[in-house]
Amino acid sequence: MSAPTMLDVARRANVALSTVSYALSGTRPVSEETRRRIEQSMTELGYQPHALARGLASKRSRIIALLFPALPRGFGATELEFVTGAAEAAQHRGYHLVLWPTEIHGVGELHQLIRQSLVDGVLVMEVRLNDERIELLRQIDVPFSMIGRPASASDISFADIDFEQTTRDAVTYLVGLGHRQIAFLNHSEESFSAGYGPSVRAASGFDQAARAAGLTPISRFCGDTALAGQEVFEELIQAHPEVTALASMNERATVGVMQAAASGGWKIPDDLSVVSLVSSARVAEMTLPPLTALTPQSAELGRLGVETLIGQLEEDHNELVQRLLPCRLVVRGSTGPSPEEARPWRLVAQSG
Amino acid sequence: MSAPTMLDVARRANVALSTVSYALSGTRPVSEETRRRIEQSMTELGYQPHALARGLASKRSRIIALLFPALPRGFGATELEFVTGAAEAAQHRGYHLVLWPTEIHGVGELHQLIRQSLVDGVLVMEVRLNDERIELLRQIDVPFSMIGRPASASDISFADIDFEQTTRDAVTYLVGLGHRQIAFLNHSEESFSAGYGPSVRAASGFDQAARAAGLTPISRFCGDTALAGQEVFEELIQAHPEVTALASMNERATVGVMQAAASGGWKIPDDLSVVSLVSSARVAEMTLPPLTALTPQSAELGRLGVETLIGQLEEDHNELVQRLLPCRLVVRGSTGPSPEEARPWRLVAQSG
DNA sequence: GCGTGCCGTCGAAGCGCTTCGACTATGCGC
DNA sequence: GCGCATAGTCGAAGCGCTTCGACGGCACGC
Repeated sequence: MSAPTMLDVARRANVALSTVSYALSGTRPVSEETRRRIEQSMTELGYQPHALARGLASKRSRIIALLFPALPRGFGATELEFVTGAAEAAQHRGYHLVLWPTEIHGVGELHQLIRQSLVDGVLVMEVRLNDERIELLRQIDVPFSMIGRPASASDISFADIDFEQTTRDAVTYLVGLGHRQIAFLNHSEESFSAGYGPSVRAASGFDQAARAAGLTPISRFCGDTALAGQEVFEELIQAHPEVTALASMNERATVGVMQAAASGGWKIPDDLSVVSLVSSARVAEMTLPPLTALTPQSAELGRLGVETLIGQLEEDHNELVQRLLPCRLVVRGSTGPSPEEARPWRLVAQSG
Repeated sequence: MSAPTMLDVARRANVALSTVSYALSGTRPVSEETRRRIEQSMTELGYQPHALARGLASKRSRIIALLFPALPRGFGATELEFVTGAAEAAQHRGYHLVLWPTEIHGVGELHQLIRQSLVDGVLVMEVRLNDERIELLRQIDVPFSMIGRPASASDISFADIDFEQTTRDAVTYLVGLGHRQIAFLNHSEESFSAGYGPSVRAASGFDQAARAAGLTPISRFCGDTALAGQEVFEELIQAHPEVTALASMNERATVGVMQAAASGGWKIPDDLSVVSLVSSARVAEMTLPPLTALTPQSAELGRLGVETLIGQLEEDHNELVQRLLPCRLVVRGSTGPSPEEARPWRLVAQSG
C-alpha cells in the first residue's frame, strides 16, 4: 500500500525500469508507442517520482535555499513578497525553496548546511553592501544569486530594486507637477554611514536628479519613527519654508510628516506633495490621503532571483545576469500640482 | 575533491561503515574508544552527512512543508513572523522548512507534491474556518499541524492566536481605564459571513466581554481601507456620541478612524481611546500617537506549530496538541482614562 | 553485401546512507 | 561448566532513482 515506484510503472508497461526513466527525463529517445504505454501506466498508478531518490542518483536535488537574515529590522510586506514570489517561481520551475534564516549562529553553520548537499544553489536576500555571506558562498563555490547587491558585485548575478532610477523618477514626476523646491527624506544618518544600500543609492539618485533638473537638493536624515518624522518636518519647514514637495525613503517617518503637516495646518496635497519611495501598497494605503508611491515589484524581484539562479544551475554557460528593476509609480492622493503654480500669489508673497 | 562520505570516515577510523552510522545515530551501542576515533575522523575530514541519502534510506527526510495561501488577504508583518519563527524552530530541531504556496493551482497539486515523498509533514498557515486543504491532508494521511484552525478542529493539532481572549483583554483594559461606552470595529461584513476566523472569534469575544462587564456592545463592520474607517467613524459617532473607546480588529480602518477623529477635533487619547487588536508593533508605531495594541506572539506561534508537528513525527504516541496564545498588551499613546471619568463635566453636559 | 551509424531498449552499477541479521567476546546465574 | 543475554562490531541488502555500456535491429552509402 506504499507509493508506486518506477519499477511498478515499468512492469505494468512491460518495459525496463531504465526505459521509464528515459521516457520521463527525455535523456534518450523512446518510441511513441512505448512512451504512451508508460504514461498510461503512470497515470493509472498515480505515480510520482520520489524526490529524494531522484536527487541522490542525479546529484541534483532541485532544492534551493533562500537565505535571509533572522530577526531583521524592518522586515515587512515588501520582503514577504520577495519570498512568496521566489517560492512561486521555484515551484513553477519544479524546484523547492527551503528557508534558511541565518546570522543567529553565524556563517559557519551556513557552511555546514550547504555541505549536507541538500540544496543545489542559494538565493540571498537582504544583501548588505558589505556582506560576509557573499564571501563565504563564493569560497564554498556553491551557485548563488542575490536579491539586492553588495557594494561590488561585478561578477555575481543579482536582481535588485533600482533605487537611483526610482528616486530620479520621483523627482521627474514632482518636477512635472511644477515643483521646484523638493526635499528628500532619507533613513537615519547611521544607516547611511553604515552603507545601507537603499539609503546610499537613493541619496545619490536624488542629488543627481535634482541637479539635472536645475534644483538645489535639500536632504534630511531621519530616524525610522513617526515621531522622528514629525520633528524633522518641523525643522525642515523652518529652514526651508519654500519646500512644496517631499520625496521620502522612510515610510515610518513619512507618517509622522503627514500628521505633523496636518496639525500644522498644511493641506496635503494642496500645500505639500508627498511621494513615498520604495513603499508597498499596503503602507501607502494606510494614510489619509493615501500616499502616491513608487512601489517595488517585489514578487517580480523574487521571481527574477530564482530564475537567475536556476538558469545558472541548468545551463553550462553560467552567464552573469544582473537586473535592476525600477519601482512603479502609483499616483494616489498625496501629490498634486505645485502650489506656486496653482496659486502663484504664494510666490509673490514670498518674494515680497 | 568531492565531499567525504561515511565510507571515508569509516576507513580512516578503521571501522565498518555501519559502525559509523551507529555512532552517529546512537541506534546501537558503540564503545567509547571507537566513538572517539570516529568523531575525530569526522572532524578531520569535515564530514557532513548527505541529507538526501539519509532521507532515502531512512524514509524520513527531515523536511517539513509550510503551506500558505498565495496572494492572501493582507499578508503582513505578522504572517512573516510566523514564517521566520517556524523556519528558526525547524532549523533548531535539525529540520528544513520548504515553502509551498498553494491555491493558485488548487489542491490537486498539493497532493502531487506530497506524493513526491519530499516532506515528512505539513504545517498549514492561514487556515480558514472551512479549509479544503485540511480535508485533503487528512485523506492523504500525512502528518500535519496548523497555525490557525478551522471551525471544527477537535482531532487536529494546532497553535492559534486566542482571538476571544485577546478581545476580552482589550475590553478589560479599557474598562479598567473607566470606559463604559466601548465600540468594536471589525473587518467587513463579507469576511465575517464568509467565516473568516479572526473576525468571527473576535466578535464573539467582544460581545461576551461587554455583556460580562455590564456594557452594551456596539459593533461595526468596516472595509479594510483607511477611507472606510473614516466613514464608519463618522457614522459611529453620529449614532453613538457617547462612545469613549474603540477596540479595532481592522488595522487599516484604524488609521482612517484616527485621522477622521483628528480632523473632527477629537484628541486621542483625551477624547477617544483606541486600542488595536492583533496588530504588529510595526503597524502600531506607524500612527500618531502610536497605537496601544494587543500584539500577537507570531514568532512563538510559528515555533509552536513546528514543534507540534515535529513532536508528531518523532514520537509514536501522536498526542494532540492544541495551543491558544493570547496577544500581549503594549500600551502606547492612543489610550487613556475615560473622559467621563477624567472630566466628569462631559457627562453633565450630555445628560443636561 | 557489409560496414557504419543511430534508434530504442535492456541490465546493472552506482548515489550515500540505514538497518537487519549474524557473529564474537564477555558477564551472569545457578 | 553451560546456557543465555548483552555489548560491540561487521557485512550486505536495500531505499528509488539516474546513467553507463551493450546489444539487436534497421536504414543508409557505396
